[in-house]
Amino acid sequence: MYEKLLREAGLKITAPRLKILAVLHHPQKRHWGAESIHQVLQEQGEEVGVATVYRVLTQFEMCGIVQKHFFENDVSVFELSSQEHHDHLVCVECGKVEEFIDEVIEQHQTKIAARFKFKMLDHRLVMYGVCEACLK
Amino acid sequence: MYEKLLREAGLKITAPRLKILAVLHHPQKRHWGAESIHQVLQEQGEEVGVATVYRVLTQFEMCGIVQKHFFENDVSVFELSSQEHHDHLVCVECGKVEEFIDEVIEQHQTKIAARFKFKMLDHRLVMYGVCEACLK
DNA sequence: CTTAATGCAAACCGTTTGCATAGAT
DNA sequence: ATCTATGCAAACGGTTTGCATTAAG
Repeated sequence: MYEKLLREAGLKITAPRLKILAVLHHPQKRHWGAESIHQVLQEQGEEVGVATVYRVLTQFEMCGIVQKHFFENDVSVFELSSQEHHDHLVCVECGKVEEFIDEVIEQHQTKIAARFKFKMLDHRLVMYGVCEACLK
Repeated sequence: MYEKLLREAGLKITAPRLKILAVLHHPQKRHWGAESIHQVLQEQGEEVGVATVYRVLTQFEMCGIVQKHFFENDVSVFELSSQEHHDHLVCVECGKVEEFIDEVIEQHQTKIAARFKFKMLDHRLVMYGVCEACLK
């Protein structure tokens, strides 16, 4: 129920926000560019302006509903936040994104931050490669 | 000697390219946005157009002289390639960038790629935090 | 009724491109 | 002499903003 999510974030419940959440919640695709969300909504005949999509995504990011990534391509992509931290594997051929969690790497990062006396806030590990399907 | 570097890359030796290499070779700052390189050159009274800076950086990237990064901010930054792979620690307050190498993490990444049957081409680990100086 | 959210179009800004000129080999 | 590199200004594309309108609480 998206209403609850919005209410808890202190955001009003509006049609555009619900529609955008529905797109982000797509079962097969977790990572979305703002532009593609807008496109999908248009194809569904929904009337949501690009500006609204960007504004809503920014708000969502600020209240932690989504996370924003810059996968070395100059388009930002968003994904619904999940409780546990995870990293990404991006296929440079087809753009597919896989997620994974590795505790050993997580812990090592903490050590490194300590070594540099950094107060770590966040971290991103992205591996670029060619996925099994594209290798053929 | 930058001339050798360019010659080996098959690029003609031109004033703009040498000037840009000189900026990138700055002793204190390894990471540069195209715009800032252009700005520094202008302050030095050098006549190099922005377009040239971008073109040259792209060529440099293609022949491996520099590496391009997108540190979750929508400006790309470039650094002279170093022989060994390294990762980054970025201070979100002052923008300072530290570099580090961690073999354990490197090896784990290889394992993960194998688990997903990805042919790994490249990877980026960036940690965001607040540096010692900014913590005060 | 009050205030925040939306759509539209125009503005922005980092980056790219077309084209005529200058420069490297 | 040939062909690439450069500067300029105009184009581009993703993202943001101003403003009048609409809708949520």
